[in-house]
Amino acid sequence: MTTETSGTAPVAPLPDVLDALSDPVRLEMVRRLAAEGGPVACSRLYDGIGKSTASHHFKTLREAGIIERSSRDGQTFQRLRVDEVEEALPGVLTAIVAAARR
Amino acid sequence: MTTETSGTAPVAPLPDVLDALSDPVRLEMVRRLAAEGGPVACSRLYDGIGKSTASHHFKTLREAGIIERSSRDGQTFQRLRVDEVEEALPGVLTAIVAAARR
DNA sequence: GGACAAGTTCGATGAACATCGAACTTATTC
DNA sequence: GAATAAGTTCGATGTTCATCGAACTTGTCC
Repeated sequence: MTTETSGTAPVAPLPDVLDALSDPVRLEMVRRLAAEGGPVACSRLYDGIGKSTASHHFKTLREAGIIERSSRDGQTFQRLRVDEVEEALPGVLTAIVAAARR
Repeated sequence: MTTETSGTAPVAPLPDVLDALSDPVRLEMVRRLAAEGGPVACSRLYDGIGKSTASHHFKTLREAGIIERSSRDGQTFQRLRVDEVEEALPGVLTAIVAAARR
């Protein structure tokens, strides 16, 4: 078995979700994840910041229940938890991602 | 003429709007404004914080282009700029307010 | 095993911000 | 005009947080 998914956190309350998405770096990460539609390698989700900073932002998004981490063949992937967030906060993620596209 | 409306600011970029809405105090203000559907007196939009703090939050929301201030008969009112925000960021405010209702 | 690559964790640092109280402004009321 | 009420502005304070570099972990490749 080469795929491992970490334990998932519940989707956080609305203010925490909005706070997680209000940072431009994290919003861009989420935008790219939504555009891809599936798990994406970490390094393809950011530019212009250090690895440690990116890792911090992943953690913030994960603790808000917005993304999920998985490992495969030694690489780390992030996946947008579209269904879970939509169920907890209907329309919110969809509208924000759509607005972020332009 | 007893009604005076201040100059309006354009709706801010998405990250700034989300940041403005990510604070629980401000989110509650916006939720109450949306529930009323029209201008509401300042003092009816918050509880448990001082006047100066509330004024600070109004300023933040105003600078994000989310609300608008008006005066009438010596009282100050705040109004949610639903149409303007919807045009700039379709669906965002609507979904957030709906999610905040529960 | 040694070298390398990819992420995470840890401290430190500097900036942003939520909150308060006090002073000021403006309008109403007696 | 004095007093009151409603908001705003101004400093000050303490906390949170985005960022970095360095050290550590894990897995791959020669």
